[in-house]
Amino acid sequence: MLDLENDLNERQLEAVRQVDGPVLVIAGAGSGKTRVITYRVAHLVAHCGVAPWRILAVTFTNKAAREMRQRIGGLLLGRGQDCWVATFHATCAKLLRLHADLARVDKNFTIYDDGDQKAMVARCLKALNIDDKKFPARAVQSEINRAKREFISADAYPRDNLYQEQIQRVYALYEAQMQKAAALDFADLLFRMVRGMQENEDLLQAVSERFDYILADEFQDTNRVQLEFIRLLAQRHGNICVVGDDDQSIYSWRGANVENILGFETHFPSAFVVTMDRNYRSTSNILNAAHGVVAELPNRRPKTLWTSIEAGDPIGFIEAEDERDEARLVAKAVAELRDDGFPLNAQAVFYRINAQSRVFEEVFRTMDIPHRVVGGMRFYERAEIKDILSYLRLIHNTADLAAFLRVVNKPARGIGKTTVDRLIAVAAEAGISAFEAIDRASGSANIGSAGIKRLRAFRDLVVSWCAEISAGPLHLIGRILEDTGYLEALKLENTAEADARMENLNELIGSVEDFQQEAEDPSLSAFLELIALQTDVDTADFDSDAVTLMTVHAAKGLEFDVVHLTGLEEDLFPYQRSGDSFTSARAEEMDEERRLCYVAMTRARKRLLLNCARSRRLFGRTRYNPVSRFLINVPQDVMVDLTPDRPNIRPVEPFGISAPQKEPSWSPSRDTSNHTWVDRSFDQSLETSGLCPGQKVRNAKFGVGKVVAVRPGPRPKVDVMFPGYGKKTIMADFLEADV
DNA sequence: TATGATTCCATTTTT
DNA sequence: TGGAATCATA
Repeated sequence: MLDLENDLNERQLEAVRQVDGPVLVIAGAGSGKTRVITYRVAHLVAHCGVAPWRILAVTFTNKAAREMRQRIGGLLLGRGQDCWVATFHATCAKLLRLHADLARVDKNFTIYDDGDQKAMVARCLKALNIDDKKFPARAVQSEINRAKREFISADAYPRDNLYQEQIQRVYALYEAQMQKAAALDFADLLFRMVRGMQENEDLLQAVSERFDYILADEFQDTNRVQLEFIRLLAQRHGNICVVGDDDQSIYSWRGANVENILGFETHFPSAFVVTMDRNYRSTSNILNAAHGVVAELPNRRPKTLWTSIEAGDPIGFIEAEDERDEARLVAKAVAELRDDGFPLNAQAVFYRINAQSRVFEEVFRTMDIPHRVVGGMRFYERAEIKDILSYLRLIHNTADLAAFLRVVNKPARGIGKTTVDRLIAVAAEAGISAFEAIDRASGSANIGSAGIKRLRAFRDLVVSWCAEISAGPLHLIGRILEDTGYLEALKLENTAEADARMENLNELIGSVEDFQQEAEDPSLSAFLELIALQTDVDTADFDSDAVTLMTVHAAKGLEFDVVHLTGLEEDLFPYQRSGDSFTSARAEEMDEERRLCYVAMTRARKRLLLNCARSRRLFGRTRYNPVSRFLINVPQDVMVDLTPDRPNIRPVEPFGISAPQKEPSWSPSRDTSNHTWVDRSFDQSLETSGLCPGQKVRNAKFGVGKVVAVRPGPRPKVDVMFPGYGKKTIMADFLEADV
């Protein structure tokens, strides 16, 4: 089962066996990163006598945590279930609850998601009479989050100018409101944990005593607070192992600090560093192409990925007329590659921004190519799901203002905006929650008697559910749907949309059933915690027979046999917001775009197709941008121009995805009238007459081979058998008779 | 209080 | 271009 020597290469082995002290594993794309982490944990438990619960492995996503846990479980045959494998946020949430007193947080805190947070900020802006044109809630929100990432509390927030003064006021009120709602936002989970450990020796001790070995995945994505968190956890014993790849750092805009990995040795001076540069995923052509892009970076840990996989097919380049044409050509390539033995679920289409997806969806739909778009509306963000969850949150913590506001008039029960506003005013005056204020409201007049009556009915409803809290979340959801008439209202609507909503509610109920059966603690609060941190539903199945469409960011960590990378034009990829330019101050942004491109390319196992368009309609404007600088960085000798109807301008070999007999009859915009070079291709057809089966020919890339068949046409191609490469279809232009 | 008109804006996204 | 968010109106 656990055979280190057999299952790991030398570098991986080093990384796994260096058990004590700080270890930095630079894990190049496709070099077996997860394997190292999971084997390391298994090794600690199986061979070093470490108790599983003394090990903490932190990840960024739930998905990564789940996979890791599964693989560790597989290696240890079930033992290892007791390891802490969780996201940074889930880890902190759990530790905060376990040590709520020391950390000075409410034990029953509610976790506010992004939307809740934004709404709270918006209310604060309004309460302070701050112009939300000058201070958009979204911007203030991200400023507060930035501050929390950098350990700046509301009190400590600078007030050097008017702008900061206003932000500070909002920040302070926001914190007060959050306190009152017994809520923590995502940033708080880390900030409160880390600040608590910094300021409170007892908390630091209590928490760090739990673990003897710390591991962190995707270390290049960590921010300052996260670095500090693991540093504090490891300071007692120094056993910290981080794994990551500086070349894949693509989240600096979210606070990730590449310096964490680039300067690891300054944070942990005695660190043992292993660089894993053997790639097990891609052909060497793909690695060469990707390396061409990333080699330009100024600050990186130098490494060149290598592989023992064959060179493989060249990288395809296709230049389309416009974005529609691009989508059609991609669709055509997808279909041909499918016939060539790459099923749809082995292929993916990547784009830089979501706005590009629409054309692909349209074209794929009209061409009847099954596809799935990753990254649309998320399950837990759907209105009906948020409604029901808000009811549950309110039951769990009646002070939860975001939840209260969401459901107090849902479904409509005649509690209008003014009534709610006045109720909140009463609450603010009395220093109590809005929910509690319902009791006081009657005395404080200015709320209409009808409003009071309805509010009380609402309160009674919630109170009656609270009495049944121990019956569990499933029961409560049933009561909510029934007692509020929520389900009834949906049924009456009798529209397709309402049906879809009920379907979603059923799915929610299904997941609650699973939860109650499987969780060791099936309580409402445990359920809410899970949901709050489980923002994605991993129903994204990559198994069904469909092409995957997604942004490059979403592709990180995945791999596909075939990758179609699209929109490779300046200003789109690398992306540049209209207006500003990549000045030296923005050089890091340019670097990040470059790494992003690298990430995209290294997702491909066997074939990589690079697409761009001469013109592109985006945001209502047509742009004519030159091809991406990243395309120019791809070494010419691994690339082939596959643009239809064009004589090759590049000295490279085609491969068989655009055989002449499959000319795009469905593609009106590819009408020859646009293409001035068509006449020349007619001449070329005459030139092939010199070739016939059996003849020996020479090609720059594959060397000498024997002609198997000649396919005449406007762009004649020849099937040639090359020793060592097999049969290749090549344009006649790129062959010469061998003497 | 719900709906339609209007305006504004425009990466990437996890927790 | 299109969507979301805000505003105006019945």
